[in-house]
Amino acid sequence: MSYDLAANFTKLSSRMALNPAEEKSLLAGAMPPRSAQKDECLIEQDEETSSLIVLCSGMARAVRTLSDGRQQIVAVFVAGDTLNATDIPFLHARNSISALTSAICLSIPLRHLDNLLPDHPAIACALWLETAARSAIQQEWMVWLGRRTAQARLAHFLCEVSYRLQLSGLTSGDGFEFPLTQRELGDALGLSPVHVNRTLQLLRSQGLIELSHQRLTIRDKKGLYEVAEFDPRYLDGLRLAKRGAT
Amino acid sequence: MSYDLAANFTKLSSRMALNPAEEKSLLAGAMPPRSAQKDECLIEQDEETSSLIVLCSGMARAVRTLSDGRQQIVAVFVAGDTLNATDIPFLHARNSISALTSAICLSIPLRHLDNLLPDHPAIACALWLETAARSAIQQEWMVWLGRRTAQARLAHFLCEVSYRLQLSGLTSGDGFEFPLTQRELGDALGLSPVHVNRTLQLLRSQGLIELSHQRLTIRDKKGLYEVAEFDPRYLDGLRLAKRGAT
DNA sequence: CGCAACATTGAACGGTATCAAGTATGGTGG
DNA sequence: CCACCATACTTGATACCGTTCAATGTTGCG
Repeated sequence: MSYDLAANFTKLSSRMALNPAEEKSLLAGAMPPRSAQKDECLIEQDEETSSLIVLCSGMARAVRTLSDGRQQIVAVFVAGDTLNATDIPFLHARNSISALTSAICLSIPLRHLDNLLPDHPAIACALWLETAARSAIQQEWMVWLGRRTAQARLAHFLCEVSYRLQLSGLTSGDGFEFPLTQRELGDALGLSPVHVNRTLQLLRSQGLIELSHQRLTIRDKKGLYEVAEFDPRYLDGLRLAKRGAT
Repeated sequence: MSYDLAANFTKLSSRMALNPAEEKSLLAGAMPPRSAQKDECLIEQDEETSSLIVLCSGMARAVRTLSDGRQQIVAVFVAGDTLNATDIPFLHARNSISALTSAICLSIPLRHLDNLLPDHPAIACALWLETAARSAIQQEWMVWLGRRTAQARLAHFLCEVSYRLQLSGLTSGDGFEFPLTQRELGDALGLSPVHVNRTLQLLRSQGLIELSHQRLTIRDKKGLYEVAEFDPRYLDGLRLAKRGAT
């Protein structure tokens, strides 16, 4: 599986606020990239965390399965995201992460990371930043899960994913691949698949979006942002923040 | 306001996985402790982050206010918690944090932190850990906000708060101060105050808890854990994880 | 072609919100 | 010490958003 590691490296460094030297030493210890099929499990629940895993291409989701079989998606990842920066300070993965599309990811063994950290505080800061970025997204999710209608939730989720793909430079023009089924959308939004369907139709009938065949087009960005009360500042931090050892 | 800083220091170090030397240099730059009244604002929304703030005693909450005036509590803090480790990598606080009880907190200016980080990677790791711990809690909240009934949400919230107070060594025996009103509970759980009231009565009638006059007693811990499907492992990481530069 | 997963639609049910009133409780000033 | 007020808590009736169940249509894949 040939894959342009160099291109990926620079993406990593810009996301993680590392300078080229740090980036190089971090990636020196990486395992060969792994490619995964759609729905393939990238990290098992309760599995011991043995390496830092970065998603190089594709999308992924973290899922929590309840005792009655229902599921809640607690995170969605796009290319460039770190999958488990949040889990590493703990000893075990707290939920399983699986691919939403075919995907490629890179593993950096913790052994290597542990060697690096004492001499490269910027790497610790970068991982801290990744974790903080994830936390900011989670806060937003908590707000709409707790307090907003199905329509606003769905709209906000679509805004967020589209914005993040844009930040990663992955959206070409006005439409992009959107691999979640309505059932999966429901699992992310805390809604039933049936209601997701109806809510999607509502957004469509308002001329805000088009979605079919795994392809999403945002027809009226301003209108959608309004329905969602979407304020992307919580995502811009990903670019702006470059604190620590720069 | 005399306050035993020494005692607080050791608490900090045990929580943040720092050795005594690092702890000392971190706290060397701290401002004099600030004490705040109940409901006093500790961090304003959109305020520029200028220091790391640690809650030394009391409890606090992070609130997000929606355009229609409704609120969602996105975090609850107990003594020993870092209030804004999550915000620091960003430039601004993303929500306001106010005291739930009278409280004391300690500010460590970012200027000082920036000086320290290059030479003390363990401090960056500790802040990363704090952020990861908060993220783990948020994941749990997302699961019950999205997928669980009012009863399970409420039970889980009570379990979490009680468990965290216990970890901090703050619960004396079988009852403890619980400063949230039913309205505030609703703002945390995504429920109306009226429904919180009815759900509380349900838990009371099952002999699981007693709650009145800001004092909570867990009568049947096992039963409450069951209703909540509470698995405290996501909080134990706070003690166990001591990765990096130890 | 046929099957399985996904999407759509309708009807009935239920958990939670909302509205509205009434009851403690605690603090304050006279 | 009491009257008063504000805040919190409690209770009932009704409405609504979203769920569940069930059926049908659609798409894509082996």
